[in-house]
Amino acid sequence: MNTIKKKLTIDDIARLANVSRSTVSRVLNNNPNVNEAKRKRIMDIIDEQHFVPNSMARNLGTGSTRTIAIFVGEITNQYFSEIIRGAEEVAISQGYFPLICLIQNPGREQFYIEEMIQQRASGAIIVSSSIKNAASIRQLAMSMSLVSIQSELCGIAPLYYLDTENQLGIYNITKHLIQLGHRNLAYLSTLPNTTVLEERYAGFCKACSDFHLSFAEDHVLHGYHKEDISVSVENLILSENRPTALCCCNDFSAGIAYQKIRQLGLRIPEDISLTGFDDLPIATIMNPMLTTVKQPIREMGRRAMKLLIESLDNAENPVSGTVLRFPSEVILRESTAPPAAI
Amino acid sequence: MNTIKKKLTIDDIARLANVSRSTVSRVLNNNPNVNEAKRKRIMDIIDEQHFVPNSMARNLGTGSTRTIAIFVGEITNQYFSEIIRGAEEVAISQGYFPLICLIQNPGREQFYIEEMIQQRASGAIIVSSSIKNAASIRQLAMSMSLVSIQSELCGIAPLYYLDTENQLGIYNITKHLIQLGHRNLAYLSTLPNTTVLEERYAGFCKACSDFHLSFAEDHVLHGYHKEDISVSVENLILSENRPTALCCCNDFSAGIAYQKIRQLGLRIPEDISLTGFDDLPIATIMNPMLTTVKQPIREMGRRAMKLLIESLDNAENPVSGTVLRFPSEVILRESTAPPAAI
DNA sequence: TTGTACGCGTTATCAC
DNA sequence: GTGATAACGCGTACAA
Repeated sequence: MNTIKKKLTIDDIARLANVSRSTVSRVLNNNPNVNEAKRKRIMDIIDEQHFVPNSMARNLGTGSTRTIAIFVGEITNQYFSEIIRGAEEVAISQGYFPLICLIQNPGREQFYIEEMIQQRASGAIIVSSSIKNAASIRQLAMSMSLVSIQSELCGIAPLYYLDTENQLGIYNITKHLIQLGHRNLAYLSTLPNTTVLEERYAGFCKACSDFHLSFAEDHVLHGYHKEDISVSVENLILSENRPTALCCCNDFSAGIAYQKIRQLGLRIPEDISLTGFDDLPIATIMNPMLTTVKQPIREMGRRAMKLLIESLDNAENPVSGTVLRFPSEVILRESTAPPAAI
Repeated sequence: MNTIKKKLTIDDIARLANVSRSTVSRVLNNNPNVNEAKRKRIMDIIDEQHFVPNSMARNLGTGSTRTIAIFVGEITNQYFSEIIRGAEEVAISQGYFPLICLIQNPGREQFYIEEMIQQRASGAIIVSSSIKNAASIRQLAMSMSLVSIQSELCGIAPLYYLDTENQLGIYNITKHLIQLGHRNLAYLSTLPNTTVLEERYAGFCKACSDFHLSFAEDHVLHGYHKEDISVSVENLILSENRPTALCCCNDFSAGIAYQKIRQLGLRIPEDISLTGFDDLPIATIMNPMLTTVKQPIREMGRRAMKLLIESLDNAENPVSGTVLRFPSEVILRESTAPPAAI
């Protein structure tokens, strides 16, 4: 019961069925050139013996792994797990196998990149706040097709780059705050300062500028780890010139700000309005529920995988660098309100 | 730049270095029996040509993949992603490669099980609210070593079964509610009704019994999908005999109850106290923050991987069925309070 | 220290 | 239809 069975090979099955290994192979691969009775007999023996072909040997023979690497950052962050969900679902439906690579630090990044090259993955989807190792990613690009979701690849152009209307999304939600009457705004970003984040910040700046608002320099916050962000927010909240609204670059950092604001005894939105970006499930767990910009995260995961596999299956080499923009949409909820009367 | 390089083989390197492929193989595997000058020369050529050995061929030869399957349910649920984090970290540090299998439905379950057998994974960690396909899991058990985290395997005994003090945890948190003065309790469980959930429910029952409390039969809720749970909670809240406290079998369902309670305009904990189990990150995002039972989720992921790899590396066949219990601990936060005076 | 020859389990290419 | 036989890319006894 508990003993691990010795592995059978295709030759064992051939012997039991009194045929050559070629015939068994044909049955295994649904090749029509096999006598029906023989096929049935062989299939029965395969089932009976619980024979399972060795995919390594198979891949070695065919020269293809039908394997897709999915590089993601922190998996406990729902942004990444949503993308995985979307990408995985498409991969499987197309007969590809997803290899999930957790690159929460530069060491892992390099490890998984090398590993995927060794394993001869057919392609890779990369979604990470930042890729650190230029040499590694360059080698990855030489080994397989790449698709990026909101990620910079150290200057390497992927086959496709998927992103959303970052600037417009933040512009609109900032406008919403301004139209509620807020005049003293602050902006919370994370590090490193990628293109995606720059676009969002630009949206904030443009909205302020369009409505003739200025903001203090120390009202623009940055942080990488939860702790840094937390401290920045605390300093902001306790400062003389406390803003009446805080616009965050994503829901993750908005969640951290939310906790800190609560901890300091302030009310959202009465004392300060708060906004995010992503529309993760936690946005509706928060109380008040978070006003945020929704982007089709899972759909981007699906599309990334779909485009990658299409290019793989068509064996054509499309020109790298196609950019796809997905729409973003402001979702009004409870965390924003007019500022308290002064 | 965008062209995928044709793959080099160990023979190409051997030719370029004027040595046999065995020597290159030795260099690749850090075999000391190689002339230093020659080693250096070969390494240079390897770097220069960006040669990367093919791990499929390597595994085929050695007969070992050093690969561990991690079967998990819904990856967007932080319970599962925390376990993955812990397990992944240990796997990599021990030179094993984690293959993450998302078994959100019976079809995927069977697919991934067959796939892992084909890929000749060295072992598997299973963490799922339920395994459906008995035949598949049985075959998996015949193909590799299994470790289970809070999961039933259709009667198959894994090498190790890791779990927490389910009954004691719920007993203690129920006791907490009773000692706050609650006399009208309800319990929210999910489906399917696994051993883990039975133990938790038993803890609830025992606490009630020890304190001479009875509860109405319709105060015990069940649900599988978010929608079912939501409806059950709504019915409970709107019923004549509304409880003053709701004890949930995990944080996930507590989160759903929390949203529904808010939506119905009730206050937590003033109108109803709420408790969970797991202590996921969302427990502190909720407002009020959730009183819950903490279990060492990530640590269980680490231990599961550690035990599995130890048994694999030692090549001994330990007796299956060892059970490890981890402690659980009540974390008092804001979602529980004495019931409102009648 | 180095090279030769074979095996790993499968697919593909031939003949028959 | 079917069956030998040669790849696929590497590790590894074994011999030198």
